[in-house]
Amino acid sequence: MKRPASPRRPTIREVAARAGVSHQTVSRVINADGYVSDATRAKVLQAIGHLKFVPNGIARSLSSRRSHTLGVVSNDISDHSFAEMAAGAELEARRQGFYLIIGSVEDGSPDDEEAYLRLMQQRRIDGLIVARPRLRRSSLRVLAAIAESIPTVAIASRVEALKLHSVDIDNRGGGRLATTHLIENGHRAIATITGPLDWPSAQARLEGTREALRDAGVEAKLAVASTGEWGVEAGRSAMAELMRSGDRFTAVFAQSDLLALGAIAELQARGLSVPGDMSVIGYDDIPVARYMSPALTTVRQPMNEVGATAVRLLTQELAGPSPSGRKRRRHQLVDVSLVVRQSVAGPAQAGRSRRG
Amino acid sequence: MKRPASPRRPTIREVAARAGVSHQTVSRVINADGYVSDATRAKVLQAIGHLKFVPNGIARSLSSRRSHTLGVVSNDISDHSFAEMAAGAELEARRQGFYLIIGSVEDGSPDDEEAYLRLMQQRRIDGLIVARPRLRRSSLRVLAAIAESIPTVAIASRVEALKLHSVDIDNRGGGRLATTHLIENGHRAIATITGPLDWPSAQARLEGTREALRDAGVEAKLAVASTGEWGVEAGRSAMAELMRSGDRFTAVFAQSDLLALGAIAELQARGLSVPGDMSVIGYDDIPVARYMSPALTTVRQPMNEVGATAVRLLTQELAGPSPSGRKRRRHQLVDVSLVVRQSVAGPAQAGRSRRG
DNA sequence: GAAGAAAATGTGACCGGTCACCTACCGGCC
DNA sequence: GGCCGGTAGGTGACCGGTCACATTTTCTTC
Repeated sequence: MKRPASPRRPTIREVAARAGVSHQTVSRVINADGYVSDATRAKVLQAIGHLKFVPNGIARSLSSRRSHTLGVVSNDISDHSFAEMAAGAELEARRQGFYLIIGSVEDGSPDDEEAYLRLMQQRRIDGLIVARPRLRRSSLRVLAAIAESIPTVAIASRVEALKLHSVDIDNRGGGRLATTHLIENGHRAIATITGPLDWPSAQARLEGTREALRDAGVEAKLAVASTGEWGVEAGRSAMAELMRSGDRFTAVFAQSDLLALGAIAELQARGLSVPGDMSVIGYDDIPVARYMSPALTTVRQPMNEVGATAVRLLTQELAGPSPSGRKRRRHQLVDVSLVVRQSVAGPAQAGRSRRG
Repeated sequence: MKRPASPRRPTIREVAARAGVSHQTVSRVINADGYVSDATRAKVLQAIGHLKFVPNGIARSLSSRRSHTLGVVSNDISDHSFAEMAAGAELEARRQGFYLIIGSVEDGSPDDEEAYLRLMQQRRIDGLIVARPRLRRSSLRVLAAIAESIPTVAIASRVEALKLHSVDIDNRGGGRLATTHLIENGHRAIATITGPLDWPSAQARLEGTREALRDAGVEAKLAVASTGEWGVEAGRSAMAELMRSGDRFTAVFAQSDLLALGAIAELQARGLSVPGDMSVIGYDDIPVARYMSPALTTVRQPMNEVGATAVRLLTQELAGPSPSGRKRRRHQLVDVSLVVRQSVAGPAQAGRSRRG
């Protein structure tokens, strides 16, 4: 732990000495706060320029007890949805003068989750965003400790036990939207491929699907295949399973675009055309969705909006110490929208429906 | 700037008081450094547990003059390559006990570049990674100032002016690899769709392509179409342009998978089959590449390895004060590999080749 | 022209750790 | 017995800012 050899950076006091003022005046200048005459300001600025002074953010944080940093503990940001969320959060954070420390936890090394939380606790972040659909038990007590002292927002995570703010996609609405679109296209026998059901979002989308079918008031059948992952392979094998099951259906709602991609691959491999023989609707609107063949009809969820909202929730609480003293936890749902492309059509002619 | 209302966290001195030792002893315990008897350690640990003490990383950094933070200023991490790079860097950083502050600069708001650099300067990062293929002029002086005092690595960026370390994909080798694969499949008239030529990587891949053709010693023609972006739309219109040009060719090397996707879309829209009528090879190996139809033959570049290498370069320099005093800048190239799938075949029969 | 408010600036403590240095005890060896 | 080295622990300064408060100067106002 030897000191770095590089020449020490100038401090506020050295600037002060050079400008012939007190260190406090320099502080006033760099923070543009308090009374400073134009002449003095000019002198100080000149000294700053000459010494190439850059204020030390660390000292600042220590003294002001504000790190101006928000922590994000998220699922692996190789997943496009989470990457978008992080990007949205970052943009909004910067707009508000905050920095983000992003901890991206891979499925492979779940210990990182707790490690990141502890880390952020040490770094004295001003606020925390948790985007972990499957939060670990063991992390819960650390999270609780953090949430006790700083504002915390949960994204797409099930942490009712802790009284956190939360932001989420309206997954139930999304499930309903997708399903309704299929119904409106005339489908009465529908299959759905869900994501892992221990993800709140998968569960909620499935509920939305059920609701839509019920609300439609039509006699409609639902075949459900659940997966352990959201990826293409899972979609493919789920589709294969549905075909094997003998259930009859004319449209498939896959709860992610990747699942849809896998489903379509499986269908096409069996010589079925989409949407000619089978309609497919996805969820996420990943960038390539519009370039798939057929171009994928899907549900777009503005994940960057989710991230931005979470940041806003935090900064609001940080700015105003919750007016009138009450500290209510807030829940926000972000709306989704339907993106109609080419993968959904009317049901195949009766004669062409296949079985087994 | 009022103090946060939440109860102050306990400090090292309070722990010391409770354990009946000096603050320095507590410091020794939490850093597992120096001599502490087992009995004392136990007392201290108990006090820590009781007070829920968490060391203040900020105070630590200020005092030790080490932030244990590396900064990354990168292109927008919605771009999968950069996201992977960031993920690789992060993993390696954590492994070495460093944290990452990632600044993702969108094309839309290029001012962020400089803003991030300044920010990191303030935060006293221990090392910097710059992954900006198109670095702005105006950022250069800030970057120079930073690089003067802390280790800095450039990724895929052209900053010869500054004497930085660098890590990069072997783009020239990648271009050669892709092109050679086409040649080995019998193609003699090849087209390439490059990315924006002000990206060093696009330039280098093109050079690799030219080299491969030259080295093959065969009479081979190259048609070049350059784009302003790496996306699907650009690929599509570049392909259209190539078709219009009247040049004849039997294979296309697109410098990104998205460009390839667009090219294939355009070909298929014109009723041509890939690889039946035209072979296409991409670059990047994005996740969906293997699920495209046809599954895309492409060049895989281990971007996470690039990120990890950059971090290693930094931490090495931070650990050892460059043995024997000399501070040589280091350049590392990361190898790429060919991923053979279904989008490349032999050249179409002469009779089927089309023109104009 | 006196008094008070506003403007401009200075002083020293403090944030919560680490660093450098000091003291004290113990055992071994000459 | 004296000296040495290893072990265990303490003391106060310091990192580079901000905070609270004191002080001086300038401007209003009556």
